[in-house]
Amino acid sequence: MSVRQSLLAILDQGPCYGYQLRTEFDRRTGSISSLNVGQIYNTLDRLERDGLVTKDEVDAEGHVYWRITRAGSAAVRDWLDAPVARTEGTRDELTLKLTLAATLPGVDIAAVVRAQEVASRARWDDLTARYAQVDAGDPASVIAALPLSAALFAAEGELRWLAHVEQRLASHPPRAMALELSAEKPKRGRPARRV
Amino acid sequence: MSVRQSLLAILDQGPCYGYQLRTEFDRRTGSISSLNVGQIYNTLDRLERDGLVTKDEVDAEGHVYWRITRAGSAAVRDWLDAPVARTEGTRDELTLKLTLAATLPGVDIAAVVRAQEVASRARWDDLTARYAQVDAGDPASVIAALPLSAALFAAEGELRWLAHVEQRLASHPPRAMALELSAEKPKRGRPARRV
DNA sequence: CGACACATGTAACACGTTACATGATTTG
DNA sequence: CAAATCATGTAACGTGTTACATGTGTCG
Repeated sequence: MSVRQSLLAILDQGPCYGYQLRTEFDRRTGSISSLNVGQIYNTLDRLERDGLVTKDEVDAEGHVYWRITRAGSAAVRDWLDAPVARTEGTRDELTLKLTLAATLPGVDIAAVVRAQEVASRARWDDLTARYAQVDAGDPASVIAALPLSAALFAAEGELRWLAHVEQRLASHPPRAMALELSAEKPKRGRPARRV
Repeated sequence: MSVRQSLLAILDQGPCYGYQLRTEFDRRTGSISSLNVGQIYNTLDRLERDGLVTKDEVDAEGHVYWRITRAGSAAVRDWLDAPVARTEGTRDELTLKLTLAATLPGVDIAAVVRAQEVASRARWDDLTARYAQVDAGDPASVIAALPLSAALFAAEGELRWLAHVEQRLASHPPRAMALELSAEKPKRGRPARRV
């Protein structure tokens, strides 16, 4: 959803042609997350399908311009006005992995956590070093480094969480869950109400 | 990728039928992130396509069992052995939104950040309250609450990041970027090399 | 009987991503 | 000329997600 919204927000500044959108996107978000060109045209088609943009004229140089619609502008306003909601069932891979792994017989969950800590720590180190080189006095640099700092703070949170998990699991070692055999359960149909 | 891997990891414990996989998944990861049943059969087909599971026999009650293959077990081992890699171009929605918004003329980026802080703070409060009610002495509860604590630590990181961003942007206010007019750029073809 | 849980499956869709085809234009 | 960039687009695929159809068996 974010690429889509980003392109739309750029188009809200004025009509653009596809390749230009890519340039603008990269320029604004830093080349870190460079978009594949094909995705632009893809996304534009989908935005058009949803009535948020329209295909405009082709200029003398053959550029195919796209223009945002009223509905599109409204969508941008909504996007900017409303905070990003972190949904409950966010299905973060690491969270799911550790939660599940903690229930699996034959898995040394503590080892999994420690291995993750090593990797996350290495990443944190790398991000920290790179972020330290950002010129905090240059507004453009500060903006360009936002994704970097976001990754850094996220890594920090991840490390804190891992330490917390390690501690909790250590003080109260989890018992792995075996598969529930279907023999233990009622065959089919509505089960007896638990008392 | 995480749902897929999770189901595979459960199947590594022994053959299961579709509905059972859902039960096991919910039981192990907490009903927070309850899976839609349809997705199970979907994912199983895809796993079979990739040679990681095979359709097994149907038992007397009509349950269609699935069995993991050698390749599947190997994939599970790899998954558990390797830490989760946070890729660089992670395209987090909030990160992308703020980065982009900071470059858009007509957008009060400070207001956007503040609104997000309010929302994130509210979420943090909620998560904190709920996590406080978890019985840290019960191993099963601790595991079941892992997604909750993960969300909590992530929210904490988000708040820290937002505070950091607010401060940086305040001390060095960003200059919004206008669209680059194509008139200012070379027409088509390879551009002149920048000196 | 009706509601509900158990159980399997299909079909469509969302967004993101990549590979590929095609061609114009300019620089070296 | 060759290579690189500018530029548009198509086609396919990946996972996640949901809606729907269909049926069985049990409990109240």
